[in-house]
Amino acid sequence: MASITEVARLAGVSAATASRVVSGSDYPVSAATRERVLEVARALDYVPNALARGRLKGRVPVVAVIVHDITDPYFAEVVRGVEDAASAAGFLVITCSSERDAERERSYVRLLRSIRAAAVVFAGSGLDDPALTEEMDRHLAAMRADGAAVVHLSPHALGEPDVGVDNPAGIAAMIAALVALGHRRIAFLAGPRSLYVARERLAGYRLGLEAAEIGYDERLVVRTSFDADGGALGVETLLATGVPFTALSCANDLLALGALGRLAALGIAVPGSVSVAGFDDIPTAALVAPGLSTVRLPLREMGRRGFGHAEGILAGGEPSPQTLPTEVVLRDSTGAPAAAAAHIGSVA
Amino acid sequence: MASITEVARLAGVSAATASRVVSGSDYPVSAATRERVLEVARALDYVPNALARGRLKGRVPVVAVIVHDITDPYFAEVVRGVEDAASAAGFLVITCSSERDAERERSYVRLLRSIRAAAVVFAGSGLDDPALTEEMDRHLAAMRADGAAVVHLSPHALGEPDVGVDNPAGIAAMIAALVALGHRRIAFLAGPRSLYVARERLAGYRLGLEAAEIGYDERLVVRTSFDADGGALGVETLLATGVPFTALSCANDLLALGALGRLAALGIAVPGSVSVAGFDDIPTAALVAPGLSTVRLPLREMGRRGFGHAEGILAGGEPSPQTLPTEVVLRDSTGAPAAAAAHIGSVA
DNA sequence: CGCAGCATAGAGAACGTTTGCTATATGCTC
DNA sequence: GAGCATATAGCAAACGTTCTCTATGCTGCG
Repeated sequence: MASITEVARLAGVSAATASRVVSGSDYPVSAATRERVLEVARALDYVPNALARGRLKGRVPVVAVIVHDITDPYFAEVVRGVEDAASAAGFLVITCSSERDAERERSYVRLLRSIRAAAVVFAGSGLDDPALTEEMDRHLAAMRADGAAVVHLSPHALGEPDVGVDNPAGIAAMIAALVALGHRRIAFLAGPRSLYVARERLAGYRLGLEAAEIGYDERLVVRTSFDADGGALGVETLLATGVPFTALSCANDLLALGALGRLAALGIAVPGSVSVAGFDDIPTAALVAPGLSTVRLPLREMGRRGFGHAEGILAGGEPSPQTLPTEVVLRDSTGAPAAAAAHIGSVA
Repeated sequence: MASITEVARLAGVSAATASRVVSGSDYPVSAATRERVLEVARALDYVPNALARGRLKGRVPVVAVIVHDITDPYFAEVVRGVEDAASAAGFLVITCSSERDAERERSYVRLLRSIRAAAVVFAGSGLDDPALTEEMDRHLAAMRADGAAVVHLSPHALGEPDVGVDNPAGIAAMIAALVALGHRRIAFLAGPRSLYVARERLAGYRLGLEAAEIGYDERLVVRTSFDADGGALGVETLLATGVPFTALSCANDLLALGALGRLAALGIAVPGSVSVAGFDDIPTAALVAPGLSTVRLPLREMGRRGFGHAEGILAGGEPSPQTLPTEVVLRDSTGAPAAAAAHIGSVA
């Protein structure tokens, strides 16, 4: 592996001069010398050692994204957005699937600190867990002290996201859309209680209800895990309680997809007997039949801007927080409530 | 940020000794000294500088996965598998979405070489493009010369995968399953011509046909892009040519999902009028209605073993190639061909 | 009791790059 | 023509860690 010293030697210049040429420094180097160095570098297939460079600068051009699970399409999209922006800037992207496990997250942050990653983007929502929060806070402070940028794309214990969306308003807009279709009895799959983003979405549900002057009925809200299994379980719970509803709003698309699957298995027509709505607009939402009505989040753009935010911090700035717009997307899983068999709660 | 020197100073030992303690070297250090160093390291929140360490060793504990698109569930699963194994071994995972673009791939490999990544796992299939192949070959040789491990999980221009599956046998098994259901006219969505993996799967289709003594009909094979759009387009093409078929086998799940969507939109019943089968068994396959019959690939396990293979190479060994088993999974998108309206080709 | 050998610790070099400072040459101004 | 500014190049230090020697003191055996 050719080093700068070797390039310099073959070009008949000092290492300093060779470095100034290949690193794109603005230090003046005569055109002739520059050309000679460049030629040798090309011939030797010289690739600068980012480790050596990084040791001097204190960090390496690498940005990490902490996700709950890269296999979740939501996070895959965000990571892709970060990657698009990062690779354009010459940065590499490290993905860390934390599984919402504190120990895993801790060990990732340690590894990230050890390789001096330039930035860490937290894509997922924080967990309301005082012990974890306190420890994470320490680590984050340490990273910032190391000169790394820390960016949040979701609400977390320490505050609002740097780049995010208005979750309550998004869900409220979907509730409004369902109300506009004629629904009054709207159930909600809320996800886990401890996840900040799930809380915000539940708040949006209540907001939407209030706006439509519909009373909040605790029995129509089911808390489960934030995935397809949770959606299936949620449908069953709802059906078991026997409280009638004509629409089912879900705190994310995975829940809605799981609900759709269980409803199909039970022979309950969508949107004939019940309308179903998701949140996020992951690619799969458009692929299933019936197409899932949902709220589109600019996931990839969030990733891109998340990286942009990190770049801003790295450049010494203090970029201001951004809230990106959401949009209700009505597909085939929602419709007007059926006049007759309106209450699938009683179907079960 | 505390350095080993500082830890050593505070512990009253030399940097060498401190290093031996914190790096887990097998060099003998007395218990008392060891304890003292450890305590100071803890107190100072010392995190070893992987950059400095990496410069000495020539590489940093980072493994890269080159995928076509992290947003494709197939690749997300593989990456997750690599990540699980890698993080257990103290490695970080870099994901690179190449978009099958030669220029992007080239720039990724360069970046990866510059940070001295320990291993590169190519998750996606190679493209049959002589120019690209020649250049990639050079880069790979350079990486190997740098001491990095290079692992392939799919067939590529330079040979067979290090860890992979028997694609032809997998597709052939699905064809056999369709034949067992009573199908004789089986169409095939083959994906792009230039992708090695797509070629193998097409070969599997022919193999399956031969085994059942069914003649190959060129008109039943459609080549499109390897995604959901390609599936929708494939259905249209097939319908337009008017050649009758009762089952549709697809070279991957995304194609099948796209086909399912288009068929639903056209009001063609699945599996009533036509059976549809995918390949890969991405998580979404189980989520859609009707559930997609497909061939399960141990995607995550491939990722895990891919990392294991890289570790083997890094350890100086020559791990032998592995072929992982596939399994036909019959869900609701396949059934016996309808007696009457058996030929949906004529429906159009 | 003396010496070999072992257990443990430290000194110093090396890795590749950047950068502040110094050195040299060139040309311009007065 | 002398002095000075400018353009260009080189020297050397520094970053944090590991590793190879070398050194020291102690144990145990003859």
